[in-house]
Amino acid sequence: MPYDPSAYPPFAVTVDLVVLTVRRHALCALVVRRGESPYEGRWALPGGFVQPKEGLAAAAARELEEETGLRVHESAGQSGGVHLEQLATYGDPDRDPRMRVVSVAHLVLAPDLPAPVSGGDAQTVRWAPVESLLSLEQEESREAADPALAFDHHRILADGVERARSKIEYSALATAFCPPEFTVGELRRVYEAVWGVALDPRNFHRKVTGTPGFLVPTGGTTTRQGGRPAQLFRAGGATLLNPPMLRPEV
Amino acid sequence: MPYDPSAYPPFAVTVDLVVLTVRRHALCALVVRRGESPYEGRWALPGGFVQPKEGLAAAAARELEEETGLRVHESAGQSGGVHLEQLATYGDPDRDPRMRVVSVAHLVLAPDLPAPVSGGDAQTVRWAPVESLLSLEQEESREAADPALAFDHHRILADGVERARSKIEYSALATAFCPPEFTVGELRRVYEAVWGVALDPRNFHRKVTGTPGFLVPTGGTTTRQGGRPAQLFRAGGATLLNPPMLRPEV
DNA sequence: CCAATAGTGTCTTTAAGACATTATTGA
DNA sequence: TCAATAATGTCTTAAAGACACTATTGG
Repeated sequence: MPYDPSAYPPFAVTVDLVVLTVRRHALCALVVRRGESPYEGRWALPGGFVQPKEGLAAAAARELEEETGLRVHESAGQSGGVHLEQLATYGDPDRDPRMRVVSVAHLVLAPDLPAPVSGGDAQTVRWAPVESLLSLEQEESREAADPALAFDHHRILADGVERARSKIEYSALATAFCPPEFTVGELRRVYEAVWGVALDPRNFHRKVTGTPGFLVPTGGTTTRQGGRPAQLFRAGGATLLNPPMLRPEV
Repeated sequence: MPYDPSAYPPFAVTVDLVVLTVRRHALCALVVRRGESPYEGRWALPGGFVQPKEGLAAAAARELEEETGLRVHESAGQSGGVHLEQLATYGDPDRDPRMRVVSVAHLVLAPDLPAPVSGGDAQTVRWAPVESLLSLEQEESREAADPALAFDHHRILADGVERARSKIEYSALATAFCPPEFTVGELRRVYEAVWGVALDPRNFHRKVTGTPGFLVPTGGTTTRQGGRPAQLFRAGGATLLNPPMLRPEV
């Protein structure tokens, strides 16, 4: 590639990850504690540099596996599979005090992990409820006990959460938060945790089982929620929901 | 910034623009003819390098003004104002044969320009119907009279068009294609051109005038479309439409 | 027995889609 | 006059939301 390298300004390109899951009825994001300056000791989104011969999505998948051990499904929209998509790119000239860094943020939706995050130190990697992560900075509580996220990661996280909230309306992505087999009630609790609202179990059941291609019954049942045994489902082939699941009005 | 510059791989960062407008009942995109290798003589999306101390949106706005003379409204969602938003980022290692280039694509929606594109040579900058730009490559007609777009710009254009098609469903962005004052019929023809479908004028009128905050009557009327004089409107303050305008089923 | 969750049905309201009709201009 | 477009109204159907009721487990 004989092309004048001085003719263009040099940038560093990174990927940052908004990794979301639902744990104990709450939407949680993966954060890592920074061990070096700047923002030493602060929580930040996982991420890292894109390698010279590596695509953006590949870099995001590699960082995800390095931080969490999670493997991304190649074919998108599979039941129980981890979902990864590009979110947005953040390139403010002052977003990193060290140098000019353009970060391509990615959104990851994963089912709740039975084991703690593998491949990471529990002291430096953890799941945190997005509500607490986002509310801290809104109150400008820079002096509070738990300080704000590093860099512009508050905005990136907010954008990722809003993307997830809106995408489960018209796509089948909510199943990415569920294990391979799940009940209608478990799926409803995913919607309730992501949206932060209570949904009518009866109307939800009617809607979700009436949307073609959304859910496929596996034949099995489970009582892991207590009460009457519930049918087990897996995600159907549909990626777009018609009619969509609509969030209750504000 | 004393930070080891050799510790990270160098990238070039560019912005590419998908500039859309509606002309003569057709959705059109701005393309420029390349004057140099690679892809010399091919049509491509306008774009260029991000400057060292320039934000991504600022770079997109600058390139837009350089290529077309269009100025972006600062406050988004204004009537008659040009709309600019980030679309997606394309960073395949092989997308540019000269070097590693990551391009942050932006989407621009503009009203039809009475004057031809200013600041550009008519031989090298033109509006082209997106249908013809997109259909060419689908047929793998590399040997056809009008060759395919340069680089991965076919995919970028397709993504931008799909973004515009879906966004006018649930947002008031369709007014960005209209002059500051417009009639319901003109707005309907925008929807018809972007979606490529025919809409019922009566139901459209009822929906669009019944959606709160979408349209504000200015009091004036016009007969520029022929027939009975039509009320003139400007865009209301609403950015999100509730209920949304839904595309007819496929 | 009771508590808890699953699943089905019914009613009301809202909105989409099909289509009739009247209104107001220019040629 | 007619052709063209604007604007309003009516009817049918689909779907959302509220809520009653029955079903099936564990304790």
